[in-house]
Amino acid sequence: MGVTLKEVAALAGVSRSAVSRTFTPGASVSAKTRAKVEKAAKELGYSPNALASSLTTGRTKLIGLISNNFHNPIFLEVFDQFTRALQERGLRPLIVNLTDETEPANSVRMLRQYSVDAVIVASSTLPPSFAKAFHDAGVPVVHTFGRSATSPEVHVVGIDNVECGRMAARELVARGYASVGYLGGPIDATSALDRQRGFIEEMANHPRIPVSHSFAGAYSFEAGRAEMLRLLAGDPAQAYFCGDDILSIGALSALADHGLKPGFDIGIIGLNDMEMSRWEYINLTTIHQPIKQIITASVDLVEEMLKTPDRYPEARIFPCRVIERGTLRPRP
Amino acid sequence: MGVTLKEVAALAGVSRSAVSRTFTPGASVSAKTRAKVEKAAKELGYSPNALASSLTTGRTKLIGLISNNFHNPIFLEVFDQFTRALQERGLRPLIVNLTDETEPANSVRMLRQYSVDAVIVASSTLPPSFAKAFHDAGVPVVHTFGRSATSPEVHVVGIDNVECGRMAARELVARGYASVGYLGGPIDATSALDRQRGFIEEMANHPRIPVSHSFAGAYSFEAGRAEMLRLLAGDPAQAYFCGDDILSIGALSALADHGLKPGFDIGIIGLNDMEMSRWEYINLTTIHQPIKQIITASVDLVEEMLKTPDRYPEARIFPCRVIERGTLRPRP
DNA sequence: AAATGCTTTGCAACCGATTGCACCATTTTT
DNA sequence: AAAAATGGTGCAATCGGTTGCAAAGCATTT
Repeated sequence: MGVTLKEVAALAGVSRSAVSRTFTPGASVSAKTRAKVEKAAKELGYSPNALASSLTTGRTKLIGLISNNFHNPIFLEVFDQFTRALQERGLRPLIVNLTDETEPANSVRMLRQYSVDAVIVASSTLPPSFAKAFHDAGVPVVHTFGRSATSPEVHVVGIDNVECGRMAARELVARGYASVGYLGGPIDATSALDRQRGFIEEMANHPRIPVSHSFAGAYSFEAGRAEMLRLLAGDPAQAYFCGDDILSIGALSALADHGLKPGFDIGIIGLNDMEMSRWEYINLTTIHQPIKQIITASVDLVEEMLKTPDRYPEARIFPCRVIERGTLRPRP
Repeated sequence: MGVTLKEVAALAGVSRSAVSRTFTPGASVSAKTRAKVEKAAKELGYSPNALASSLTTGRTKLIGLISNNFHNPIFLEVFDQFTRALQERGLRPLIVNLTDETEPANSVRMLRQYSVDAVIVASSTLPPSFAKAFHDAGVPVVHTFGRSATSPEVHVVGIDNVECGRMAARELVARGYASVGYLGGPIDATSALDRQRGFIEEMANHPRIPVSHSFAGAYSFEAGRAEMLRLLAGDPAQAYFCGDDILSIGALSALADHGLKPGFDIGIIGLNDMEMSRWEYINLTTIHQPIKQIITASVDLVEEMLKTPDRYPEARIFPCRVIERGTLRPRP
């Protein structure tokens, strides 16, 4: 079906090596043969088979992109950025959609079958051990949105979730709320736990303000809504830090059910600052996570690992900041 | 780095052929050698190199998945479904994010370099010629969300956009709106044009009702909002058929700016029925597009083309239906 | 004119698998 | 018991490239 190197060599009247070298940057070919080869190649519509060459070079330029968050709208932005950043650098994303399974073995085997050059684990809910499994199998790996503290063995890019928890707490305190709550993501997600920890730590400085905690079943609209409905059925706090914008939006929907006005009756602050949070309907006060920088840094790291496979692991942590919108009462 | 067939053969004390056959379903191996090979393979942690085998078999099980709609939330559902459906069948999605370019040449070349077995073009805005370019290059292709009528040369899966236009028109007429408008997607998108055509055709049966038309710059929130703001600055119709839920939501946001209540002051009907349209904030009356069925059918077609490459092209069209929510006034 | 060095080129082995063919060992048939 | 059919195995060629090595080409130096 495809045109092969051999056919080009025959038409150009040179050896196969010459053709190969013409398409290998930095190889030694004279201008004359290069011209002959290029002419023949164009004539036949030849383009080299990346997979065949990977056999000898050991490089496929395929990058495994693993995620399990296909229900959080933020991931549309994440995929957009990742696929662009990778293809700008001549790399190709091979997507793995982890639905329920958290056992890395299958993914590791599959991605090794396709000889991916590296793997990006893009998830704030998978445990560090998941990313580490790739490392142990000899596959370079970057854990994007991963936990920084406890993952010394793989590269991590993301934010300081503990600090975000503190930041949210400070913000709620500054607005004068007399009772606050944390509504986090799934209880087994490191991000949910770290954000909680920071929240608790900071609130410890204000012992007069009661603090409550709960966890939604997933980072999803429905889970956020369900959890907030449950809270409203009891004795809710005056303001909540929701561990993710999508949880916040679910929570806002629950408030609406009860005729409560966010910002007036109950305060909500989210985390992510996704596109939808800006929409007038929603107008969510939230902590901005610099997605673009995180993803660029992740792909940078991937590229560097391709050069230096046993690079010393490192964490790249980006600061977040509060985006003021309409779901918290103004500072006094 | 990886364990190879040769090493397994050596350890098991058999030929390389024997190992290969053990991992090839349907090949002839005795139970005894199979056992020896499997033992050795497990011991070494061997799994076959899919890319190397693709050299001789001509099959990579890689499927190119091309899209340019990374800003429409519906595509999160689309990607989720596609990646799952493909991996359930042992196929691997290789994503191409078409940002601005609509020239297929680059994508064709790139995907041929990776010897994808087939390509799925998932877009309602790319022209039929885009998908056809793959067909012409000898790459099996399915155009999901493509235009059925004018694409006899490639497989198309989707909905009847003209009929959806009619359906929307009938719905608005049935509610007794005295003036109606179409707010479509980009004017060069076949889906936007087809939906408009159906809308016009149906409204021709009701000459007393004035009909207006306009097109947003993209299938995006911002474009829908901007276009509706423009319309509101003039003399708006009583109800609009928006060519996509995300446009509808943008339009709803524009209504909110003007203090207009959807369903009361101005009617809106969308198309897609994406997850967000169900949210209480939004509660959008819309035409349901059966995404899941469309994607399953697309992947089915891909699989069938792998068996029969020069399969006669076919269109698989799924019916849509109106989902009643809160943005149209009730039927009298 | 011969010696030297550098660049260019082709040969041939190799990457990790698959597969047609021939051969061998069984088992079945006569 | 011999012949035929069957199933299993290994050899070696092949897929589409890359690359170390040695030979060839060419220009420069002495």
